[in-house]
Amino acid sequence: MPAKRLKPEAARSAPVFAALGDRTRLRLVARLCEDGPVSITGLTSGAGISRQAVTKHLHVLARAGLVRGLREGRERLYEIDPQRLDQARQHLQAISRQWDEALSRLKESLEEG
Amino acid sequence: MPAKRLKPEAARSAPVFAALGDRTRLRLVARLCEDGPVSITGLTSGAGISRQAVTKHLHVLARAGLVRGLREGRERLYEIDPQRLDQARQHLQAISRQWDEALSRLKESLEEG
DNA sequence: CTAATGTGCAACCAAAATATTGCATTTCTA
DNA sequence: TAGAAATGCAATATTTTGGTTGCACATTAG
Repeated sequence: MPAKRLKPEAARSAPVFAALGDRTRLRLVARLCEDGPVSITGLTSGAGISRQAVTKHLHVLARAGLVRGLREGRERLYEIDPQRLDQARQHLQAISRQWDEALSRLKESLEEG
Repeated sequence: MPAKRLKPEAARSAPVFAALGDRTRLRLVARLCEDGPVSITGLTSGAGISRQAVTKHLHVLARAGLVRGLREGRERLYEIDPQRLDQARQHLQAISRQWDEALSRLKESLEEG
């Protein structure tokens, strides 16, 4: 039973990992996970960068499918969209599993040889 | 029971996600998972980019702690170092869990209110 | 020994990412 | 209604990233 190819999957997951590959964005995600929907201004406080920079990071996260922004009066509230996050997690899990299988095969062949 | 802060963890995981956030590097990781230790030239074949570009990608992965390279004669063999991969997976899992908890709390407060 | 093979290092380049500032627009509040 | 608050859009500057090429060096094969 040959290992399943995961190259097409990889191509889809790369943008998600890229979106998570920035400490500011990772903190934004963490904050949204903890506090639920937060406005841009709210997310800016304590971020150490300008509101515009935060907005751009939120756009990156949104394009990766990790968050979504909803207009509420004069402010825009951002919240987590957990689906892609879960996909990425599953992808990492698949890689880990594949690595474990490869290791097992190596072990077997060593025992046989 | 307050949710654990995951901001320091986030800072450590960001470089790992950044390293995984490129389709070429993700394919390299996949290949190393499948085929075990492979030389730079071996990894270059079929990558569609120059050997030097592949080398740079491998350096990025190595600095993130995801792979390591061992000199073997005149070639350098790269292999997966699964620890960081697993850490990253656990971090994603923690984020997911935290999000689930936040959702539960929201649900409760809605039922109470 | 000579030539081919596999790397490493450095310079260089174009494109993308990160962040800033300034200004316009919409919405709430006193 | 006037002003404050929250956001959106655009231009710009700086740094990082992904890629190339050329050359030097080490190692293996004939």
